[in-house]
Amino acid sequence: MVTALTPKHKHAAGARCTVAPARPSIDGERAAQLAAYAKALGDPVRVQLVDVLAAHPGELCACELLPLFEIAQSTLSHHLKTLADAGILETRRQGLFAYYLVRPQTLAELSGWLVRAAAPEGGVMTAASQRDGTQSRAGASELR
Amino acid sequence: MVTALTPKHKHAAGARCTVAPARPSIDGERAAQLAAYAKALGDPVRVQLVDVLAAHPGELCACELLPLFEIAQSTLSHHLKTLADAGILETRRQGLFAYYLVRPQTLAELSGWLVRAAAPEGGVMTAASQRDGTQSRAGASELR
DNA sequence: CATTTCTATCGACTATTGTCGATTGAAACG
DNA sequence: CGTTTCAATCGACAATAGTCGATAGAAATG
Repeated sequence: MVTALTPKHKHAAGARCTVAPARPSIDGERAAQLAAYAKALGDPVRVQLVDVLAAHPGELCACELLPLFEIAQSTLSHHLKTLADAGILETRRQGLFAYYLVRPQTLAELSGWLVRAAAPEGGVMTAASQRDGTQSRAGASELR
Repeated sequence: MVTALTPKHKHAAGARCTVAPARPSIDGERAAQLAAYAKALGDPVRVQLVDVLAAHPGELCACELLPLFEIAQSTLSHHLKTLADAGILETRRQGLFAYYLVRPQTLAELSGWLVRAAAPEGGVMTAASQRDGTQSRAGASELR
């Protein structure tokens, strides 16, 4: 954990390299949150897990997911836990079976940031890119 | 690197756990691509780097970025390389300075998948969540 | 040409992660 | 109650990733 974000910029006065001074628009805490989401999605198996679960009405049980992948049961369990811990999946236990489902808010939160980051600077704020996901977040102050 | 995705599902016939049979909607290659993007964003410093760069008109040089973080110069260079290797940043060398800028297509590609995954299954395709980022992508063939 | 400045790479170290097999726990079933 | 079945945890291992200091390379500057 580093991320101090105190612009102590002290350039050489001659030879400047960029016009506008850089200023960060999200704080370290929020960056850590987004990074945690992204990290949880940083594995092909987990991407496919989310994809399958998202493509499904409601939920799926782990026993249904296992045969889709050539991985050990313990590995699947681990990946599901990773996703659940990150807040990307929700889990429900019923009898023998463990059901998993996607939490759309989390995905929307990450995609909200991505959409804004991908938007051409100062450009058209579609007002749609504002709506999805972004708003729902806790309360305070990030968006600059 | 597993991901065979051959539904050999052989459930016990009694006691079923889920109604619909699971079927993956993206292939392993695409999953790996998306995971690579996500993995590159799976670090707080890199999230902030992308954020700062995205919030800026055009590009920024590394020397401008360094004072924003409490990390060694070699570490910054490493993070920038990681992002560039993943296709999230583009780099340009001019004289002494190295300039970096965000590649919006890449971010849009990832956010496009996220938006679709976050969309309630079969549900209301807000038409807004479709517009941002998602559509603009290069031309070819990813979108399933 | 010697020096400075910015950037990338190298080498090392530690921490984290992905994977598996084996074990444990819990619930259903006979 | 013993057995089966699904899921989570444990322990181990190899591989990867994040970090730093030191070094090397290149371009500008004096």
